[in-house]
Order: sequence, then structure tokens, then C-alpha cells
Amino acid sequence: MDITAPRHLKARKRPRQARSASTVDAIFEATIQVLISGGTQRLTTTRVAERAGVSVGTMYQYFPHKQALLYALNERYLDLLAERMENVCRSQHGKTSREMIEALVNAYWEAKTERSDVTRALYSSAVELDNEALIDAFAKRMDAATQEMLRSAPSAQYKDIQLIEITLLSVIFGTVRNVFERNLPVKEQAAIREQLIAMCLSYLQSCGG
Amino acid sequence: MDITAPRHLKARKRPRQARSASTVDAIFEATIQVLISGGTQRLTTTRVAERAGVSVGTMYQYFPHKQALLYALNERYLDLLAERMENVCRSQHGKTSREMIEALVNAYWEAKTERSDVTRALYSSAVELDNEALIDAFAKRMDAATQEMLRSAPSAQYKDIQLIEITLLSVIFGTVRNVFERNLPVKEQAAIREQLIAMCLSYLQSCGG
Amino acid sequence: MDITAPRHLKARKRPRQARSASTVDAIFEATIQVLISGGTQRLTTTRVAERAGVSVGTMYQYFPHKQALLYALNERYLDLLAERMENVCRSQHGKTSREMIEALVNAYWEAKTERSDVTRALYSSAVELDNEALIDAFAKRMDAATQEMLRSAPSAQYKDIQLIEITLLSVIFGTVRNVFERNLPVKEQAAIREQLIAMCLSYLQSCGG
Amino acid sequence: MDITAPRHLKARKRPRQARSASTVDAIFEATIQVLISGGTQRLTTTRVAERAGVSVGTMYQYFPHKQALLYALNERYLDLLAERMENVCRSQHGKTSREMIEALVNAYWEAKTERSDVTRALYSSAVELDNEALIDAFAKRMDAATQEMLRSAPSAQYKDIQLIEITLLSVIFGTVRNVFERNLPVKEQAAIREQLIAMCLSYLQSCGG
DNA sequence: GATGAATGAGTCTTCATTCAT
DNA sequence: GATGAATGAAGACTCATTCAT
Repeated sequence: MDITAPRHLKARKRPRQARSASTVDAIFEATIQVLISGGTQRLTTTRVAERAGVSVGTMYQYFPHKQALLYALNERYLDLLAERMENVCRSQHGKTSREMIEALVNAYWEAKTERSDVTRALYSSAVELDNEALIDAFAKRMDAATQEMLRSAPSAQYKDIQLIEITLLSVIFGTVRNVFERNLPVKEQAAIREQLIAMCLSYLQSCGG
Repeated sequence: MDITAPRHLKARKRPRQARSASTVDAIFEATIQVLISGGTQRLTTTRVAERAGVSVGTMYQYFPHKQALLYALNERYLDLLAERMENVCRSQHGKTSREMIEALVNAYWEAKTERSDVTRALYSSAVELDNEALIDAFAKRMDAATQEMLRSAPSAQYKDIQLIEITLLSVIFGTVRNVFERNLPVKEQAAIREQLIAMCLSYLQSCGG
Repeated sequence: MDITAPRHLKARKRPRQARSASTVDAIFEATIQVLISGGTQRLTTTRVAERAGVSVGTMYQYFPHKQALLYALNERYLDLLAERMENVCRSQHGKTSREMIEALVNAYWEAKTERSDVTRALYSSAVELDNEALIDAFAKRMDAATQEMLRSAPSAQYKDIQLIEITLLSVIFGTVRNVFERNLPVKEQAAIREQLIAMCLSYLQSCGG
Repeated sequence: MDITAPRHLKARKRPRQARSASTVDAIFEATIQVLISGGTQRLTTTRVAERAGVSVGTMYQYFPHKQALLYALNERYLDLLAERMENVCRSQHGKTSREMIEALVNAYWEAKTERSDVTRALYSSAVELDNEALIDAFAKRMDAATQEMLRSAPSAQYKDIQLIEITLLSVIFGTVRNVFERNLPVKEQAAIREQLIAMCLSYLQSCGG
């Protein structure tokens, strides 16, 4: 996922020793906590360092500047999310369309919802960030994993699988974010989730699935 | 739409004279231009005032602080968008489901896409803003307009029209934003738009439409 | 003297009102005082502003950054010095070589010596500064003024007046600085000054003056 | 030359073994290189150590702080320069005034010019340095060597040889620096050098040389 | 009412120096 | 002895907001 990362946003050094790795983790965690408690406005290098229990200087040894920290944070998050979703897709190979759709929607929904404060923090951290490369990389992985999954469906014959897949993901990802941001009551959220599954499923079937 | 606006975000005075109104407009326009050309990072009160052709002092006559300006900007934008969409909904009363869905998706899609730089600017301006109230108000208007439209469909018998409507809007709004942010090639965007319409339509029909 | 000044070193705004002018003067004076008392190391924007009795913010309205302040300071100093020396040269038109040399050496010597702490401060402030343009401009003015003066000598017939003049100035300016930096006792300084005059004079005469 | 060195500027340990000496040399060389490539602004202990191929910690074994390093660097440089100039003076014992002056001017001129980037680096490194002691020591050695040389002139009868000598050195050293800093074209530099020699010579002769 | 100069708290970032390994 | 990660004080610079003119 590093392949296309803008050079100036790269972390200064890769953590190699255990100590370094835990320091970096502490910094990431602190960043999220600061974002949760105060939003982007309150996200200062001093505050993050303080919360992480390291000095600013140390922070700057790992991240050449604030932007690089945020970039790395998003990178790591999307990396984990992609991996998680890839596993879900793989686990559905050969299953029915219904199982696939259910797995896809539920997995993504839960990933975004289980720590909604963290999700929100990451969304806001990404705003003033040249993270197109990250989004692209994530999208590519998701596209590949989803297509492969769809292709493995035993009795399905899709015409334009690429378009179908990209539509599905756009709808699912978009809807989750929208519901997430509207802050609806849990019950309504659950209801919409079901409707979303139904909608995707009927779409898939109308495409030959 | 002001009813629920957090008190501290209210504009200091309502523009009453023509001069005031045009000043406010100039400030709004300047804000958007500054956002487009430099993002949130470059959005300073001085720069906005300069671009608007007024002094900072004057600007502070209209908006007690930066947040209030951004709040008002988003308020106005959502107001306009809501109105536009309400008109679209009204114009589809009594039409077929297909026509309704097509109108809804196309109108929203175009509203967000026709000036993509402005849309992007507004998205970014809203990030660090306590604009839940605005979103809520917008949602309520859209919910009402959409439900009424759906209810006017001659031959449709929907079971839970409220759930159907909220699902539809979540899917449409979410998908548009997602596609918008992924920055896909125009051709692919158009293809997805069609798929989205098809998907919503088949969903609606499966609900009794 | 602004003609060739590197754009990024230009002052942010020209002081037009009385208040501005006195503010700028206060900043210049403060800069010199800070330099005198602590050298370049202690020259911080905060300290200068504090000593000038203004806020940092105000300082940054007149000088876009520290370098610009130092540049402007040197510009003003060299401007004044050049003017002073030009007057001296003009006042010696038509006089004897001896009078010319004496006037030149004495004027420059005194200009550099009368406030030796200020001179030292300015030397040190110029070190990390791209002030070639300033030096050039100063040199050009001095070259012109000196040549004109020499040409006005009634009975003199110089062969290569340009070379003679540049040699004279190099020797005088260089020697003054060297003596200045060696921090010799006053008496010895005076003695060297006389020797320098004698030396320049005999040089001039050997050139046909 | 250490005799009067300010205590706090002394190097922490004298290099005794070959390894140490080469380390110190590497550090000196690195310092100069860093100065050449980035000026005083970029001169950081880390950068110097890195370039020298040692760790910061090791560097601090040899120099208790940055100032001490710069002090030692200048000390070494002036030491070498003094030695070189002393040799030149000695080699001119018993020669004519012309030969002496030529040797003196040429030697100093070349010493300063042959590696102008290094000279410039050293000038800049010395600015914020309490190096009066070094200058003094250098001056004393030069004074002694020059006087002795002048005294050895076969047919010369100088009145105040001490004043003559100090004047000569001030003029020569000062002029070289001035020409050096004005960055004149090579041809002009050479011309001035010749003029300087002529000037010094005629001065010397007018003093009884 | 309008203006825009002045303010100064708050931000990011650097770098000399230390000290645990 | 050597290393280089960690420290944190200190510096340059910004910008929302005020208020004298």
C-alpha cells in the first residue's frame, strides 16, 4: 500500500525494534483519542505527544510532520480494514448471493460502527489530507476481493461483473457513511441495514445472480 | 430552518437592506472561493474579507466569529438544496415510480456534481462544525417531500413508506457522495448512476411500488 | 536601492503614516539593541518586538519574516552611509588630492567608528543574509561618487581612473574593517589612520594625481 | 595558542592516538562541508556527526559543545595560516622590499582565495564566536614574523617599524577580505592585487625602505 | 458605521545535549 | 567506549478577534 504514497507524507523511519513499534502505536492511539475528544481543531502535536507519553521530539523522529502522522494513521486503518474485508470476501467463496451480500454489508457496517467515535475521528482526520493514494489503494483491494467473491458464486452468470461490483461497493460504502453521519437511532439503523441487504440482493439477482 | 440552530452560531444580524444582503452574499461567495483555492488550511477571516471586498471589521458585524460564517454558509446551501429537491419531488407527484426515482437521483446527482469544486469546498467547510441541526433540518424536509411524492404514486401500495423512503434517501445520498469522493472517470460515474436508478427502482417495486 | 532587492526579502508594507514610520523605526532600533546586547544568537523575533514595544504580530505586518527585517535594516544603514559618503565626495570636488583622500578616509573611518557597537551589530546581522544586492548597490554608488570626485581634481591626469578608484575604496574600506575588528587601542588606531592616508596619497600621486 | 583560550571553549580531550586525531580531522572536515553546503543555518551537530561518519555521542566526547567545535576549527585554521605565513616571511629574510611585499601579499591572497568556499565557511563560522583570543594570537605571530622580515632588509632604515608593519598588515589583510567579499571578477581582482602591491611598496619606500 | 492595525495566545518544528544500552 | 533515541526548551510565524480612529 506504500507504493504510491506521496513521498513527503512517508513516515520518517520504519519502526524496527519492539520499543519503536510500541511508541508508534502509542502515538497512533493518542492521535485517535485526541481527535475523539476535541476534533481536528484540538489536534496539536503537543497534545498528541503528551497523551502518548512521549516528547514532541520523539514524535518528530517517527513522523516528519503532522500531516505524515495523519497520513500514516489513515494508511494503517485502511490497511487493517482492507485486510478484514478481504478475509470476509474470501470466506464467502462459493456461497450464495444472499450470503455474500449479507456478509459484505454486515462486515462493513460493523467495522464502521463498532467504534463509531474512532470512525468519526478518522473521517475528520482525513479531510485536509492528500490521501487519494490511500483511498485508491483501498478501493483496488476491495474491488479485487469483491469481484473474485462474486465470480465464485456457483450458479451466477453476471454480464458486466466489474460494473456490478463497483456499484455494489459504492452503494454499500456510501449508505453506511450516510446513515452513520445522520446519527439515526439504533433501531432505525438496523432496519435500514436490512433494507440495504434486500436492495443489493434484488439488484444482484436482476443482474443474473 | 433557524429554529434549532445553536445560539452561538447564529449570525449577529439579519441582513435587512439590499446592501447588507449583497455584502453577505459577497462574503459567502468569497468563502467558497477561498476554500476552493486553498482548502480549510487557507481559510482565514482576513482572506475571506479581502476577497469579499470588505474589511474584517465589517465581516464581524455580520458574523460574530468564523464558525458562525461557516454555519450560515452551510445553512444557506442546504436551504437552497432542500428547496430545489422539494420542487423536484413536487413536480413528480402522480408520476410513475420510474419517473420519480429517475428525477430524484438525477436531481441530487446533478446538484452535487455541476459545481464539484463548490461541493467539495462545502464538504470541507462542514467538517469542524457542529452542524447536526442543519443536517437534521435538511433531512426532515427531504423526508417529508419524498414521502409525499411516493404517496402520490397512482398505483402503488407501500407497506412501510417511512422506512422505504429513508432507505432510498440514504442509499442515494450516500452513493452520490461516495462516487463523488472516489473521483471516478466520468463514464464510470454515469454508468453507476444508471445502475443506482435501476437498483432503487427494483427495490421500490419489490416493496409494492 | 530597491531595484534589485530579492523579492522575498522585501518589507511587507511601506510605512505611510506617521505612526507606521515610528513603529518601523522602533523595530529597527530594537533590532540593533538586541544585536548589541546578545549577538545574532539572541536575536529572536519575540525579543525584538518586546524591546520595540510592539507585539510580534505587529512586527510581522511590517516584515514578512526575520530575514526581511534584517535585510531592511541593512538596506537602510547602507542607504544612509552611501548618502553621507556621497555628500563628502561632492564637497571635495575641485580640491587637492590630499584633501580628497583625507576627507574620504576620515569620513568612512568615523562613520564606522562613532558607534562601533552598532557597526558591529550590523556586520553580524548581515552574515546569514543574501545581501549581495545591497552590497552591490552600495558599491556602485560609492564607485560613482568617488570617480566623479577624482575626476574633478584640477591638476590630476589619471591613467585608469576606474582601477585607481576601486583600489582606493577596497583598501580604505578593508583597512577600516580590519582595524575595527582587531580592536586596537585608540591611539594605535589613530596612527594607522594617518598612515593609511599617507599611503593612499602617495599611491594617488604615483598614479599621476 | 591555547594559552589564552577561554576555558569553556577548550576541547574536552586532546586527541592522543592516531584514531582520535583522524576522528577530529573528520569532524573538522565535515563541519566545513556542512557550512559550505548550507551555511550557519544548516550547521547542526547531528548533521556534522553524520557527515563525519561518527555518532553525535562520539562527537561530544571530543567537543563538549558546538561552540567548542567551532572554536577549535578556527584555532586550527589560524594556526595553519600563521605557520604558512611565518614560513613565507622567513623565506624572504634579506631580500628586497619589493620581494617581501610581493611575497606577503601573494601568499595571503592565495591562502584566502585558493579555496574560497572554505574561507567563506570559516568566516561565517567565526561570527558568533568569542574568538578574540584567536585573532590576537594570530595577529601577534604575524606581527612578529613580519617585523623580523622587515628588519632583515639589507639597506632599509625604518623609523617606526612597528607602526609600519601593523599598517601593512592591516591594509593587506583588510583589502584581501574586502575584495574577497565583493566578489569581483577574477580579472579585476588580479588588477587590484597588483595595485595593492604597488601601493604597499611605495609606502614602504616612503618610510625609508 | 466602517476600517484595518494591533494583539498575543497558540501552533508547528528544530536541535543542542544527555544517558541508557 | 560508542551509539543514537529521547528530551523539551525555545524559536518563527499565524490568525481570530478587538477597538481606536
